[in-house]
Amino acid sequence: MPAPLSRERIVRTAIRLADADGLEAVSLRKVAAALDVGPMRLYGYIATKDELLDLMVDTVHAEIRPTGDGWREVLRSLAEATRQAAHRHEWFADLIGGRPQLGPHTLASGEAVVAAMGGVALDVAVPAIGAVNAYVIGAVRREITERRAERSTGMDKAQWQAAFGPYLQRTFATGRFPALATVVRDGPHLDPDETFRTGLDFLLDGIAARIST
Amino acid sequence: MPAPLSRERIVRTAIRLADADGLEAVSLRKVAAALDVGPMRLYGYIATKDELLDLMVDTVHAEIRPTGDGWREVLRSLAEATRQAAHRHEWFADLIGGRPQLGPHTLASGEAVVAAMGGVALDVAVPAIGAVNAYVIGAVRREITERRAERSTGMDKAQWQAAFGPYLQRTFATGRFPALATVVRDGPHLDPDETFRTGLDFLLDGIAARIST
DNA sequence: GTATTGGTCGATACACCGTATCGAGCGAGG
DNA sequence: CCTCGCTCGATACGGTGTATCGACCAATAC
Repeated sequence: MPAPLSRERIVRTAIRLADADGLEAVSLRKVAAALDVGPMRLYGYIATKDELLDLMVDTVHAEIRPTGDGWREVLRSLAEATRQAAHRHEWFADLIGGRPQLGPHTLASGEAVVAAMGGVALDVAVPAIGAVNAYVIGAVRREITERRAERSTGMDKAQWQAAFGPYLQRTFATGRFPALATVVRDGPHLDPDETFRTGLDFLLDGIAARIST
Repeated sequence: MPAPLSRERIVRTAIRLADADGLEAVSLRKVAAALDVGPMRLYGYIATKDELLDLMVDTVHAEIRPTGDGWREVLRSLAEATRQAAHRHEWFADLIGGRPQLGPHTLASGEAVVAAMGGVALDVAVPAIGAVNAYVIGAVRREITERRAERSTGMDKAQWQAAFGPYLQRTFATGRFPALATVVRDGPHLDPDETFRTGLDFLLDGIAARIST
């Protein structure tokens, strides 16, 4: 018995499994096995698997804190920190936004953001924070989804095009999507960093207009 | 035998089940049972359950089409239509952004948006569409999540506060979240429609600034 | 010191899931 | 009419989350 069981140890183990092999590798049986314990032991510390997932999400929120001065830098750093957390824990992208989050670390993160917003009036600050959070949730989800798709069809972009190329080529060849075809051919090819930052800048610019007025 | 089995009939049935009882009510066994068929029959039409979910998502995308003139109205209507679709199919919020979407209806929706963006240069139009999509994904997820939370703890807001009030009151009473407490007390209380529209306007304003310049 | 009781803990069991397998049943060819 | 071959779906497998309840052990009563 290396250490007494605890909520925290259970959650840490579950996160380790999820980091290594994805969310579907997190089952109560596997977590229990990794802790050298019978599955039902866990129910002394957590009520349900959903609660474990909530705890995992809240734990990751401990890694997310805004930094910098001024509302704009605060919101940008919040967004960037969330994105980085999702890079460290890809399963985070699957869970984020999917359940109400009232855990201590999540609340602490919200507290830090609100506090750091400085003198911005609440009627603008609250919707602004909400909008940034919404954007980040969607952007991170899409980015992680794309990353996984690329990884699953071989490792690099060449193989990806080889795998989906035929299908896309065929559907584009039908001529039903001329505008999309143009985008693929002539459109900008931004890397994920740029894509994320560009969208975030749109949003922050729009918020800035509402604040300075 | 009322009608021959088909991909479309299977997907429609799955959507009906999901609309009625949520995503967890969609199992291959239940879909098959609703069609008066053995579970394995479905594998003649779909390869895997994930493919069925992808088909469900693509089918909903058929309900999402941009309308109106000018890039701003196009993007706003796209966002609003997506939100409405998620209201009709709450499970859509669980799936959106979670898998690569290359189905015909999804592509058609993308085609319509790109085509309707009019003269906007691709270097702005593409990131703008991406940003709006990201925002919508996150905003819709959060909205549906909240709606479910309220519904699960009794039907109305009073009961919700009664259920979570004690916990929140207690954690706010610790004084660890003074800024959040202020928000709850003095902050704006927007309804979901306003919240969605406000965030979307931030984003569209930011895009407008980049376009007109 | 021993008998009894109370409570805790975890092995077992249940209902359900996605899907691989393979034997039964049937249509076609000789 | 028989036989072959193929298709299709019942059965089965390995997994899931979690309810149940019997075994075990510590503490109490005599």
